[in-house]
Amino acid sequence: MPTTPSATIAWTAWKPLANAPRLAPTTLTELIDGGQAFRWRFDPTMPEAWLGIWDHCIARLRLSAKGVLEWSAPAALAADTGRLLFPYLFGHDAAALVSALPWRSDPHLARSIGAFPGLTILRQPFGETLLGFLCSATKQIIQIKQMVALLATRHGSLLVPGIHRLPTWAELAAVPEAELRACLLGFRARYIHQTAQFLAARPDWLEETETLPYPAAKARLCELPGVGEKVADCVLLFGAGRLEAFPVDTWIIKAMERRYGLDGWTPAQIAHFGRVHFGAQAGLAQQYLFAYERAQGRMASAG
DNA sequence: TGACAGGGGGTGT
DNA sequence: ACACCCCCTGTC
Repeated sequence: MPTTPSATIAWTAWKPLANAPRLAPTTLTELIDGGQAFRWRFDPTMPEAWLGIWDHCIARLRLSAKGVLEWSAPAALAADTGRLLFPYLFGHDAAALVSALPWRSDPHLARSIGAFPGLTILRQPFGETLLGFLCSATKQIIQIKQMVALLATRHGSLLVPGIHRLPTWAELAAVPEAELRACLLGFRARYIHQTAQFLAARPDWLEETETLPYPAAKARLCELPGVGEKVADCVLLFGAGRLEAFPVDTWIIKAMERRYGLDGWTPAQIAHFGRVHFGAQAGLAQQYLFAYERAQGRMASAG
């Protein structure tokens, strides 16, 4: 049996994450492994702990018996990881943002929030959020995670023994499409290859896009091959802190049909309804509805 | 055990 | 509307 990577790493001692809200295990799972990010998994050496990678950071997370969120990092990365972990997880204050959502007059929203108290929107790096969601078309989370893991292992630089970061867009520009295809990307390989070429020719394009107002940023992202409205909204919501972005995927379409009576509406119409009904934090509302609908789906399929 | 449909958090034509 | 890729899952 091969040595699991995390076993050979010198980890810092577990300590509470300062100022972190108390979270139920279901909320923590939904936050880091519910479709916003694709690089969190249970640590193979520690089944009760999550292991996640973003940017050049690596962290393990676990909840104490009392619900306190604790973290640990490879000693070599502990300084940066410790500084960046809180803004990554809790850069958006869910308690404050939720109070601005119309749950008082929307029973289904209230029910969804009540099922995942404390759930918020991650603040992920822009470029790697784009990469993750270019992989996402017609794929389930588990398959997206597999593609992203292969991209990291084969084309991303080594952070600590056995753990690679995601490749940068500059690094991806040097990877032949056939090698991307070998990372189980299917037709997404061409999108990622072409996007990498596009970005390589425009060094400041991504950075500029991230700073534009939401409508302009979304329009720019939609210029990229493989990026339509849904992917652009996910990138802006999870990777640029634009809480007005309201991604409409098949789960949200189902939810809005079932819970809000929007049968027959197009995705664009549903997105418009979402922004009008939920307001400036529509993206956060979307995340609660999404989590609730998926949980209902799991319960239904479990019998 | 092994083959075989069916479908998957979308985009582009 | 339908093709695009192809892995995964559930079936037989």
